Amino acid sequence: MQQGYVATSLRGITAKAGVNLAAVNYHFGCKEALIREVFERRLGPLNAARIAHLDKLEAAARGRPLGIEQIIEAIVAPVLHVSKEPRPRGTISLQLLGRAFSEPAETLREILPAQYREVVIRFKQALTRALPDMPDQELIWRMHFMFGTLSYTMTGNDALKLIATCNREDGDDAVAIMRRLIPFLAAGLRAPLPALQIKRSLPGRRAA
Amino acid sequence: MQQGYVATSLRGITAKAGVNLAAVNYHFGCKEALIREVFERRLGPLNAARIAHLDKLEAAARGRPLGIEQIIEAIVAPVLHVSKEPRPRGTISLQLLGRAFSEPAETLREILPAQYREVVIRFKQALTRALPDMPDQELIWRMHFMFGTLSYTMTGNDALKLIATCNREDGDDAVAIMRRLIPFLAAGLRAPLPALQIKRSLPGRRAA
DNA sequence: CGATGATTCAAACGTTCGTTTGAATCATCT
DNA sequence: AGATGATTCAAACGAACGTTTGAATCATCG
Repeated sequence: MQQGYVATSLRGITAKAGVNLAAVNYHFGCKEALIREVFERRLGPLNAARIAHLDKLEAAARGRPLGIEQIIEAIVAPVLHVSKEPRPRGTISLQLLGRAFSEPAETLREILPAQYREVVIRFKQALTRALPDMPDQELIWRMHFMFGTLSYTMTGNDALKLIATCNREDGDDAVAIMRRLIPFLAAGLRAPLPALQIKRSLPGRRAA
Repeated sequence: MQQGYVATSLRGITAKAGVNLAAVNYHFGCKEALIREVFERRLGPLNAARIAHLDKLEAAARGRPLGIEQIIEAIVAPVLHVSKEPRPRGTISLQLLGRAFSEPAETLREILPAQYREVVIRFKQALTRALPDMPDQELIWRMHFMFGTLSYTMTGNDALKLIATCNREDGDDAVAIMRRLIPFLAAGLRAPLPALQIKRSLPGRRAA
């Protein structure tokens, strides 16, 4: 996944794994089924942990809305757990999951919605309760922005890293990154609503 | 670019363009040089427009710091100009530029830093002046988050779109999306600093 | 017009890919 | 030990890729 789905050959995988080339087709059927299993194995526990985290928060809140930071942390904290796996598996797993969203391969486009469905529904509910004045459309877009930032950050594909004037110190510490990410996202979610959009030449019928 | 660099064959490109397969190698030398030219042709004007926009703002400000929203708009507005090109070129160009950051192909990793260098430097300067109390490290990360959100949004690879409960109305209108994006990013940039990170078991020498 | 250089074209080259095959090897059980 | 089913392996297959080639076509100009 450091090179994307199509550019990663089964020959490379099997060689690195120390197994025979034909093993993939014997055990998984085809390359597509292999990557599907990889994602289910990585994404399944991750999203399950997110939902479990949210369950615990909501149980503790006893019907009261959760705080924005709490909700975001329920999404982010399980990622940190993955990142702590022994090198380089942790880092690469993050890249895998982060790139999944922008991976053009058609295969992934079928896997991801199924894997993320419950997570998105649950977090949208929680955020709707935490931000009762936010229009639904606006919230959905802000969730979209939030997922984008998170997925992009996980890829580690740092646009600024390669530029000389922007040298960082603690680039590798996932915990530090996430600690910076949460306030950023929370403020974004809480941002004042954008200026009233003018539906040009469309008469009336504007949402309250 | 709807399918990524490696998955896009020269045969597909030349067939769609109505030219001979060998034309690519004749005129560009190789596939890599072709994509390089595509990016320079798309990214060059876009980033030039961003810098020009910033120039104009700074000239008008006469030495006073710019507003956060102004700075963000200087990054975002030129994107809208691209999106307005006739269908489907506008949409696809955005996907191309958005995916560039997460594209695993090694080739792009050499092109992008050169193309974005000046933009990043200039905007970091402007943001530093607009947010004088923000530590340098923090600002760099927030710029990172900002670029991530923008690039992810441009890909149109909507993680939420495919989920039934999250149907949107105005998904295609790039202007509306950007109008939502700016307050989100501005609030993120202005967010209160994250809690003091505890450098565990490392004695003293903490930045002011 | 006819020569010259640039461009286009169909065909082929050498690689690499995912997958298949059939024999060899291993594990398990009577 | 010997039979049986699961797994491994080296080898090959057909397809698709980027690139090269050499002839055909085009444009330009003395």
